[in-house]
Amino acid sequence: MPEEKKISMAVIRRLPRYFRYLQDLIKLDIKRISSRELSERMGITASQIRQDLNCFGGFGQQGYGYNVEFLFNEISKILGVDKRFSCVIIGAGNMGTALANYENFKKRGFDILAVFDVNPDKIGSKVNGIDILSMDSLEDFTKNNKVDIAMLTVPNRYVTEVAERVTSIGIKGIWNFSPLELRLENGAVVENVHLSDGLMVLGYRLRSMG
Amino acid sequence: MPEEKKISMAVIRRLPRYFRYLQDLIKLDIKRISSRELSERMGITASQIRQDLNCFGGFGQQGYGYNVEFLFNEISKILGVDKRFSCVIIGAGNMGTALANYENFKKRGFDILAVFDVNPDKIGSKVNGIDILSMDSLEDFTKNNKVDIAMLTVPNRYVTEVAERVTSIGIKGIWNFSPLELRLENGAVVENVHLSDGLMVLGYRLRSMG
DNA sequence: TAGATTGTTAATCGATTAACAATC
DNA sequence: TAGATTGTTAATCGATTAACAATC
Repeated sequence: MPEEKKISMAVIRRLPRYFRYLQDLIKLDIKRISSRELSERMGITASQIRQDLNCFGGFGQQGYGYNVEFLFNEISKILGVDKRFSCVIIGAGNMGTALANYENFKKRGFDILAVFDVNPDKIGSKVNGIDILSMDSLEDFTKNNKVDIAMLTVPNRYVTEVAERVTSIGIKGIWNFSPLELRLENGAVVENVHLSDGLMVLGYRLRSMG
Repeated sequence: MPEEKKISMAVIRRLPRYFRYLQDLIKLDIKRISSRELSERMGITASQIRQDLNCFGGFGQQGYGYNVEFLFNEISKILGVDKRFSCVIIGAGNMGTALANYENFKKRGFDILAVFDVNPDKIGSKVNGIDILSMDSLEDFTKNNKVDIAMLTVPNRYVTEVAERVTSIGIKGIWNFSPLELRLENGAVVENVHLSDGLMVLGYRLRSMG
């Protein structure tokens, strides 16, 4: 097998940004773009753009630049937007409900199959057309449906327990909305959100602005 | 005036993490901690911890380590958690409602004064005890209440317009939940959230895990 | 005092930027 | 062909890690 060059997380985390900007360019009906033009729009250097894109292959053409649609499709492929991921939301509170209602996920390849909760008042009803099921039925559900990602919006004190339960039944990806930092040893991939961290940084920047 | 050493954003963005870990230590009734112990808990190097903390002053003591409560208080001060910020939420949709219901903000110094929306069915009602007011009354409201931060959870197509409106009436901080990247020239500070970026990175990591 | 651990300087590492030959 | 712009190598910059003298 060919030796894959290791791509740094710094590059990976910029990909969704390229994705968004290219999407905008398509909407604006712009067919091609040079690294310099794109750099002006995005506020990063042209050098970085060329360096980043070349981690994955030569997507451009000398003297021409990049074909917007082609580049968009390539980045989509890298990000896996052309693949479908099956997701469940654990916790039908405010955040869980907001996520269930967020239409963008489906467009990006993330299908929400069900929402799970422990509250009998919620179980049996729907959010945005998606069933709210009992936590008791989680194991059965995953037996019949391959689930890739669990979005955790449960109260802090249950996060560790739910994360372990979810990974033990084979779910490999966790999107964690609690301020608790999950570290799992069983090979699962975790992305922590930490909403209020951003808010605190905003607070710091506001105060240091003077 | 004394020359302030410039503190890098990389350091600033780690502060909320220290804040969270120290809060946990206080809950666990741990009185002191060395950089080595903390490094094991947080999964970063002891060297980095000492380097980070020394950007702001000598918070530790040779041979002893750091007093947890003192360190927590110092970091809180740096982050401005001891100061109050007045916030408004623009958009009473699912995300706006979720934010209005999130109790942690108040604990961190962020008070939500009001929620604004254009929907007549929502105007006049409350979320989590907070009034939902008409967007028409935004200017009047800010005349009578000093507002530091606007949390924007409006549909994409309105974001730019609302951001300009909000900054023109003197609000200096914007917490933007739309995928659109705001860049403002009028000296306002923006933190963009870009929820689905994190989800896409999760997708990438899942696929490249094999 | 001896041991521990910080604060801080120096070394290393990785990421960003600059430069330019290749080539469309 | 001449001009433009990439792909890629080399230089720079900044952030992380290592080391150790200072000191509690």
